[in-house]
Amino acid sequence: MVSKKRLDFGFNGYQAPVIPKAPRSIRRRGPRKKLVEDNKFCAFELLAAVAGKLLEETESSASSNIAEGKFPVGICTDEREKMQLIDDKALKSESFDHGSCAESAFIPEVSAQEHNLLSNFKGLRQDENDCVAEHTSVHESYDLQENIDCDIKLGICEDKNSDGCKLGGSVSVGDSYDRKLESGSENEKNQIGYISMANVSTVKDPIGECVNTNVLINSESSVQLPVYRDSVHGALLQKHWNNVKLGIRDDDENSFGRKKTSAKIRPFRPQPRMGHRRIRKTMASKYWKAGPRLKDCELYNTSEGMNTFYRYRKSFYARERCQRAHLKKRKLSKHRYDHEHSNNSISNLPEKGMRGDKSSSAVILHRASRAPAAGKGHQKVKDPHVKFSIKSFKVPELYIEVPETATVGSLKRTVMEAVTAILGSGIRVGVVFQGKKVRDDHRTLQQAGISQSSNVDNLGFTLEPSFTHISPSATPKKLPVLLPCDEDQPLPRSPTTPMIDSGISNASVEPPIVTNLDNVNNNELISPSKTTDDAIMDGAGPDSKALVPVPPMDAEALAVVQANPKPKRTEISQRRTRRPFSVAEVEALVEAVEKLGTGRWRDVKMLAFENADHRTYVDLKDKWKTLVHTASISPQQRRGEPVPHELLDRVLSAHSYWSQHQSKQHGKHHNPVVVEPLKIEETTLAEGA
DNA sequence: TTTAGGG
DNA sequence: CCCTAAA
Repeated sequence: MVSKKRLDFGFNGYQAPVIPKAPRSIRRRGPRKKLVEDNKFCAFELLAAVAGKLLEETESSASSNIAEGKFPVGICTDEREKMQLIDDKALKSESFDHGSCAESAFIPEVSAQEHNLLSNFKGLRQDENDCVAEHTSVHESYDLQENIDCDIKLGICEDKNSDGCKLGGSVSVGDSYDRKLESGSENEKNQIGYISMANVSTVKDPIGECVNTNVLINSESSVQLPVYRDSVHGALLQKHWNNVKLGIRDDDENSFGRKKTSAKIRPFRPQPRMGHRRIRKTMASKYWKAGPRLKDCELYNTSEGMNTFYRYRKSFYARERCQRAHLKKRKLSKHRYDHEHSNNSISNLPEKGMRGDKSSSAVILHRASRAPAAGKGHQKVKDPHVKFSIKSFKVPELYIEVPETATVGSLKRTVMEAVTAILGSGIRVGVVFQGKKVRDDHRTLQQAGISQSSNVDNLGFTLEPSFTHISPSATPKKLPVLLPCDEDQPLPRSPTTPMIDSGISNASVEPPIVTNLDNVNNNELISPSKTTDDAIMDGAGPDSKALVPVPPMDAEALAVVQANPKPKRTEISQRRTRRPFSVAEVEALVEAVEKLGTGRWRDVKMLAFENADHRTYVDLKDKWKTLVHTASISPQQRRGEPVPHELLDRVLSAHSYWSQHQSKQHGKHHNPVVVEPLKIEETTLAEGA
């Protein structure tokens, strides 16, 4: 009683950091894997985008080559390969889902769409078809890329023959039909382009349907919820955020009194396949080993940084569960999840700066300075350049709701989550010129009337969330071979997995990444440049490599790359976040054990940790185990938060005492509960080792 | 579900 | 902390 009270008090003050304590039962469920995969998918996009951008910069000079259709096939093929990876994943996850979730509804639909799409492109070469089709499946990346690229490209390519801007070195729909164009008429080209786009949107639909009710969807024309969004969007958004709120509430340790209810929620997910266990274990171990090295990380445990992340993630879980439960809109969840991850990953990219801006800091783009590339800068040199100085981005309005009793900290986190959610879900940049949104990405700045002379103040950029990521499922065909089972293949990828899973890498932007990389490499894992995923990183075809040296970024990007695509079957199974026992907890534990003895952890838990949902009786048992050990070693060998001698002494005493006075059921005498509790005073610290 | 232990 | 065999 006493102990409990005391403990409670302590805990309240402690305000346990919010870390998802995802119950194993939930965590363990397989589906997560899928999410991760998608996550990878997303990461691809992002990476591709970033890489593309880089390429572009480097490539601006070489862009002419691209324009000339220099590596059509190359690109296509390359891209196809990449896509296949994605597709593969997609397939896997799809089928996976099929298994247990009755949400496969879209699949057929999507397939159909796909067919249409393909049929529309009959005229094109097969490989082109593939390209296009695949692109479709990942159209989001285009969007993303476009947003990033157009900015620059438009200016650069302005005077190019093709009215469409080449999108960096990365493959894109544009490439597909642009090439076509080259051998066809302008008209034809446009048509193709049109078709392409149409299909893209068509394909999107399925998902849209799925997601719509929940989240704000971007249907190309309706997306901008930012400042310019309409009420409808607002509603959607709001809804979305409500979810967020729910998630938070649902998870989080702040709600100690909550009991395990939330933890009981069972996601509708397929059971993990055999073999995961093993894998997971392995990964866990590795991760664990890496753990100590993540000192910096540890700090986050109690700091906002880490917590935010976890919390964020958790909220996603929650939302996900919620959505699934109520809407079974798996797609959405998945995407969200992906986004979340990709977001985290991407945050490690050099582009960080840009991302940061989203949160409304100031950014400055000097297109002019980057446009002209060394050497063959032909006509570009003459192009007037427009300089943009983006002081800040307009951030989409966020609807946040928290109880009055929420702490400021939690409010911050909530906001953070909201922001992160948007960022993570894929941000799109919107251009608003003279109060109007400029949608046509293919228009040149000139055409849009944006010039240095024009009042720059009339130009604005907005950040638009795009929850539209198309589901990989949209692309059927492709390597259907390695279906689901593939997930059980631990082999090469496992090593990286832990990192990803650990969430640590994602959690904190800096140290972890580096660490991860090291670890990964040490694990002889990937040599960055070899990763299949790297291919994607390389962006467009073969040349890209040559074009893009990018040293620092590589490292970072790499980290990301590995973190995502690699572990196809990554199981999100996260190891519970480490939560060192505080002295107060130790004290409570000691007191409880003194009273109840060892072997009755369940009771100990109920007595002293009733409200600490994150402490299971197993945890307590383990802790006691370590405490006993700690107490028996020299203080110099101890690590972590030092436990007062007094407590350690009591630990030894209690341990010793209960060793003799079996407290266990079958124990000799008395009824368990009545066994006289250890009297600290009487049993001296005699036997201390 | 709990215990008890090994990893 | 995780994982499990047993109970």
